[in-house]
Amino acid sequence: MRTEYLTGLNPEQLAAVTLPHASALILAGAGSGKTRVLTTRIAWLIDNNHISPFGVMAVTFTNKAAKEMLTRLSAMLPINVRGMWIGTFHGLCNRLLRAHHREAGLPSTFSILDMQDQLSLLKRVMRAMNIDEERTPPKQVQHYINGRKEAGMRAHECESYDPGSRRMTEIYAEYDAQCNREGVVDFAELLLRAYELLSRNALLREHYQHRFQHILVDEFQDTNRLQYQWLKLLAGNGSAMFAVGDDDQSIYAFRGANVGNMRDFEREFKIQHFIRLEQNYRSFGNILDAANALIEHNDGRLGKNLWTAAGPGEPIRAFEALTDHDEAAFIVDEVKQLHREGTALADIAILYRSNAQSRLLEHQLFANNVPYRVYGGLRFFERQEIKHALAYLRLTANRDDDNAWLRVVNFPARGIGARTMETVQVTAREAGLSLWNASCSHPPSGAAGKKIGEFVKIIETLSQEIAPLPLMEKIDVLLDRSGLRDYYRAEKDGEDRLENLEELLNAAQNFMHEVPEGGVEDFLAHASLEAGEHQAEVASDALQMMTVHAAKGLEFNVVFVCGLEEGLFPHENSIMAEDGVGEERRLMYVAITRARQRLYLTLASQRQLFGQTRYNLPSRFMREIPEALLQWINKRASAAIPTSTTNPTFADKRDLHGFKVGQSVAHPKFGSGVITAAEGSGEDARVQVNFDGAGSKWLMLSYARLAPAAR
DNA sequence: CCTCTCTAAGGTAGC
DNA sequence: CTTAGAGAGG
Repeated sequence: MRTEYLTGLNPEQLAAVTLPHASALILAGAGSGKTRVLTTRIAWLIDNNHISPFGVMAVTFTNKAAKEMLTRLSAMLPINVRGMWIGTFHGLCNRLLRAHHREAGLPSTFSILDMQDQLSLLKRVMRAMNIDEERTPPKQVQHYINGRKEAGMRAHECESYDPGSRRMTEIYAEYDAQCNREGVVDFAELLLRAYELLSRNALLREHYQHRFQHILVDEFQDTNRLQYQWLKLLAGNGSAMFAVGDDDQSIYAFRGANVGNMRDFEREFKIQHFIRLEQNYRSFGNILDAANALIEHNDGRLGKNLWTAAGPGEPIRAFEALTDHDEAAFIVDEVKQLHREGTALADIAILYRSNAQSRLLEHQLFANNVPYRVYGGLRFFERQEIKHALAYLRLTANRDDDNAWLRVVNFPARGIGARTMETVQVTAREAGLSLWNASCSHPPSGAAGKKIGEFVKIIETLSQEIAPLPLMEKIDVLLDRSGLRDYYRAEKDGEDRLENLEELLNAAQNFMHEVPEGGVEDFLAHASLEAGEHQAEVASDALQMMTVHAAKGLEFNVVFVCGLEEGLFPHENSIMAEDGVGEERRLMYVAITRARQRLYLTLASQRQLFGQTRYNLPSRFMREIPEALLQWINKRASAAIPTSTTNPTFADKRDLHGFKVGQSVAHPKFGSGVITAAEGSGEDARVQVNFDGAGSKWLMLSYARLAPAAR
């Protein structure tokens, strides 16, 4: 028996790892060794408790976390971890649905839509239904559909009392019908289908319930309703569920996460084993004290207090700048100083609440020759050229994938215009066929029909030609026969895109290596489920910049949290929302706990946002951190700040004919409204008025007969 | 069919 | 201030 992996665990960690066969809730604070506990628990179950590797299922949210678990596990145990059910919710559901596609009512070749694909399919459905996209924004419908699916509801189960929600439900039904015709599933559908499959099919359900004696869940606070129900179904009555999470780090309510699942779990599973991991191995005491004090301001917590054996460390540095510009200058100065003193840039992170804040910082860093890396932006499999290439592959695998058809039917251009596509779409709709089948059996007449015929020929020849080839060669040939390679070769800025296409071949080869038995569908699913790295590597030692959300799970020696102002952090949109500020506070908690040694909190009293100067108050979160932990270093400010050119009273001095922003007004035609913005002065003065009935309009004050109104 | 211009909107984001 | 997406014109 091997137990060396148990050494070094603290008593709570050890207790969690060696729990008996019963469901347990592990409240794992930031930096408390959560991943280690999870993987060691699995190792211990297999090695000391004689559980088969196939009797364990472990679920994570990100591929990164799943991969990390697999890597650590294979380092601990001499077993082949491939084939174990360790993966993301979506990855495991995909696996389940591939294995039982018939029972789930799906073609074996079903493809997976990402958010973009989902939206474009939805737009098509809405256009076919003649729905006004102004009145019913597709994005909103998409949100509605995903929300319903995550609540476990199909269209016919959705109640609707008014025409608006009835329309939503109708679109939902139509959208699902179209997905079924095309043999495609969106992300939420993967989960819902898998849930329905198990709940309707007793044999299958019992099989998996019996098989997975242990179910381990990472980031439990991030699970949504459907994920929780799915886990509950799989656990049945006999399995032990080991749920690891931190309610204080729940920052994804906006995408459906339900922290309440932790309490429900505790109650519904009659949890006897509730373990808190509060010892932190990451940060110094002052940082943890700040985090603890801040999060105390939230209600309804499960309760937890982080501590460290490492001592208090440095005080938290706080800096209030006059302008966002000065704030950025301060940060860059400090970064340069730290770098001179020997801190690697890669160990320093700048965290911000929203992406819009990165621009100014980048500008300043660039001007000062500080290499940096911004997380976020397009990911590999989301790139246009990659999507095009994969659309060809999709079409060879699943002819009914209309998204794929539409994406490549005229790319590269083959003289098939919007007109022709529309004709085919109408025929397809009327005959209930996919675009591919309509192209084959009911091609348009005349020249358009000939062009469509040529496209059909291209795909058919391509399919035949690549059928016997291994995955990588399939794609290689496809790039030539589709004309994609030639297209990007001819394109003036096509070099990067060509390189990415070659990178796609590498990705395919890696996939073949990792999943030797995998087919085209598996590779396509992989591409949908794992969109890849956010950005190509740049300089080796670069400052890290990202949103606080993106920083979750990461840690850095030095962390700057910037823009600590009311309206920005907490974000103004959150203030009205139910538990909105609570979630922002948790976000701040996550930000603080990223720092190992040194933490900077910065803010600016005035800031350019969307071209307008805004005057913000310091964030309430600054006040919620005990003053004794903060070291204000504003002296630098006076030296760093050039006299500001912005006069706070400037906006009020403009001649706006006596009107001002925020005022209620009345218009003879548009009715009543509120002035939301102004520009120009005197004769040129224009104001933007958000009318109660007529929406937002820009009006010239010298022409519009605008009158002040009482509210 | 492509390119240009205009407008609108701009929180956070994994699979 | 940006940028993405939609509509108009060459």
